[in-house]
Amino acid sequence: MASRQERTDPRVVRSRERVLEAALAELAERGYGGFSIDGVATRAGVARSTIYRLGHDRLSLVAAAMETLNVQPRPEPGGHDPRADVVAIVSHLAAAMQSSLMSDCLPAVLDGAERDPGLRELHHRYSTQRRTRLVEALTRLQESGHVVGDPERAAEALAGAVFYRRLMTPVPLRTDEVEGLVATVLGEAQRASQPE
Amino acid sequence: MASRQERTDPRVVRSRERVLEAALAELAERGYGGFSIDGVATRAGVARSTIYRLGHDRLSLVAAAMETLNVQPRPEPGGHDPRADVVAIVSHLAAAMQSSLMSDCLPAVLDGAERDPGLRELHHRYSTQRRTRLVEALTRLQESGHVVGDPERAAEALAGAVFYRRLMTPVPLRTDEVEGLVATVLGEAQRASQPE
Amino acid sequence: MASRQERTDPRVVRSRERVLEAALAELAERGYGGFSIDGVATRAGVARSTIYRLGHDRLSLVAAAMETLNVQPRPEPGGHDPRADVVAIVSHLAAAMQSSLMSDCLPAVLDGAERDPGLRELHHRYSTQRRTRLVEALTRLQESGHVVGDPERAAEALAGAVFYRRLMTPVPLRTDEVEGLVATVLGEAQRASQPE
Amino acid sequence: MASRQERTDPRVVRSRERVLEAALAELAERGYGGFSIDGVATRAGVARSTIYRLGHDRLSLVAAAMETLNVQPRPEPGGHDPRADVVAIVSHLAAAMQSSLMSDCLPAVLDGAERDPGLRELHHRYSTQRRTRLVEALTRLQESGHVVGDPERAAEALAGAVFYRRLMTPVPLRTDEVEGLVATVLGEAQRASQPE
DNA sequence: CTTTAATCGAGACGGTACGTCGGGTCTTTCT
DNA sequence: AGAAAGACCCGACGTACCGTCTCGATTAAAG
Repeated sequence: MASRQERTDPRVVRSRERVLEAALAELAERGYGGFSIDGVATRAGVARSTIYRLGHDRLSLVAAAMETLNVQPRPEPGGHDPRADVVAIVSHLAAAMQSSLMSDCLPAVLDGAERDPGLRELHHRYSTQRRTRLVEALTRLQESGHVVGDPERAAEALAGAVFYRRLMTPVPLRTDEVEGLVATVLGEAQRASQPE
Repeated sequence: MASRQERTDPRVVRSRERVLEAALAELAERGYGGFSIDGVATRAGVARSTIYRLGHDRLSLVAAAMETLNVQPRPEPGGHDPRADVVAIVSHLAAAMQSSLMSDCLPAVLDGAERDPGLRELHHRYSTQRRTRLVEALTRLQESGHVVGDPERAAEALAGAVFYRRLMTPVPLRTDEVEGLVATVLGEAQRASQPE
Repeated sequence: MASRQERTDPRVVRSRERVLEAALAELAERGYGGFSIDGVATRAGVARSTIYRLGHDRLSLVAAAMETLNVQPRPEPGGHDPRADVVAIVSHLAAAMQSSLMSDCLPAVLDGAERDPGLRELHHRYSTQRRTRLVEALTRLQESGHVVGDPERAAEALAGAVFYRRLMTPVPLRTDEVEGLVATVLGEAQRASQPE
Repeated sequence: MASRQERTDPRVVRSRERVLEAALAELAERGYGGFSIDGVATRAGVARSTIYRLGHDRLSLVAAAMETLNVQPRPEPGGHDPRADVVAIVSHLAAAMQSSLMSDCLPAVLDGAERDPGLRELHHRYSTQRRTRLVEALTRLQESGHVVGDPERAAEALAGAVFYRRLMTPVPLRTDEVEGLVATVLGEAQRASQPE
């Protein structure tokens, strides 16, 4: 009999979902410092006490929201053309920076990582996960004979450029600028600007 | 004549200095969201009313602190070797990221720029100023025959890599890693790793 | 039906009581001008916001404290001997002037009544209530054949003497001086001091 | 030679006068608690620092103002008719209560006397001085054969009634009510109400 | 007159209190 | 039992004064 199988009150499930959603929205809109349980409760249409009973406090809510952000979109970059993979990955990142929950939450996450060790650990782990795929593609590219230099440095340069545009300039990197970026960092400039 | 020289009460000068210092420390330690006038006043050893009398409110204080951060270190990169200039600029940035007020305040500044339009404008302006020197060096490098690709993209990649390491990884870029970064982004990898 | 009986949170009741008590103490000790919400909150061991949530501001708190002072002690002076009633009332007032919250608050109340129209109205109303009982007793005394003169004037003289001693001299009227006062004001001096 | 005779800067004299005047007005209008150096300075058209240089602080200014109030109007009540003297003294007091600086300052003085021992001593001394003349007149009246009872009590009742009307009722004792008051307290009621 | 010194106005500064807002915790009541 | 409501404490906000103090500028007195 499957009767004693840890039944959860459907109200709890509903509350949990709405709270997580609201937490993400709050993080995006108010930032780490401005993030408040009260704000989340209001957004979720839920009483503050409900959130506390779910076992959350401020930090755990932020952490939960950050984990929600870390959904890897598709782990299948393994095409036959490593360079196209690199462009695809950078393009994907650039697209995310232009408009997405992740982009909206980015400054908040950076700030949170700066203030709290737990969030920092989380943030660095997820960043490494994301970067790894790019490093792998660059390594494959190098192994296919392309001049890449240090793949780690190249990955940091490519991803860094995308984040730089998001964080330090008014306009994030457009998807159509990705090709030029990759060409520049991979030292293919002569081909791009002097095709003759 | 310069006789009417608008003397300022020395007490005001002293207060202004201490408040600005304290504001920077507060910004670094508490972030944009946690930044409080009370905290600044306590840190500065000054009454809250003094801060308000100086014409500050929360935002203007943050802005003033940010302006303090924007002291250009040395405007004389005009050496004879453009590539050395590039390395010098990136190294300087990398060093700053390893330990400095600017590094400490960076997440707070990014967060502030995200929340407030005024701070955003300031932040982007200063970023542009800093980036411009790098772009110029890269352009000179290109004009001297070096393969650079798009100097704008290259600058974003170089600076971006440094910021990326500061913000997304546990360890900022070390100064001795700069040479490798520059070589990678400038497509000199074959020369560096394959001196053949 | 008494079913919908508007229950009040016991915490609110407790807060209200402590705040009122503290307000009285503050009024007695600091006076109307020195009366501060901060002081009341500290005295009551309550947060300032709690006081504001109870609907109070500075003036309404003072007013509430004054109303607390206006508890009529016992409305049963209707003895068979009007003169004894007069002595009782005056004695009661004299006793209150020697030591009581009302005595301690008196200067503050007078000052408050002078500065604020609302407090003035309150103060005069309560004074009238208290005086009325004395006037009635004097009137009964007059109707019983005693020479009283104008009962209004006599009441003002009797009460006035008690207040005068409290406010203008170092020593309030002692209870054993009341008999002499009443005798003097009621023109019984010859009987009291020259009993034939 | 009268040269070394402690000449005072005329500016100081002028300041001193204006400050004292202003202090009285401030006391009357704002009360003891609301009395502020700043208010006095503004009223006097003088800088705050000027007041402090004159050696004043808050209390000494209030005290100085109170002393100014204590000018005995005329020490010559010694007529041939003691009862007329009594009426004159009480009338004078009643008139003062209706409109005068002293009346305006009364609540402030009472409050000040309650808060500060120095002011209290001053206040009681001046009150005694004023009351003494009334007691003397009543004693003369008693010696002339009139039934007075205890002259001390009678004086307190008469003066008390006047103060009572000023402090506890909306309308001070009118001058034409003085005769009735004196008649009542002196037990002459039968003459007043039953002249037959 | 001119020098010198006291006096003044102006206002910076550290405080304290204001009334408001909002956050996190905890209790009470309802469903 | 779970959820909603909301009372409570805490602390920051920006404002308004207050009493103290330090400044230059003004003005009286002495040479």
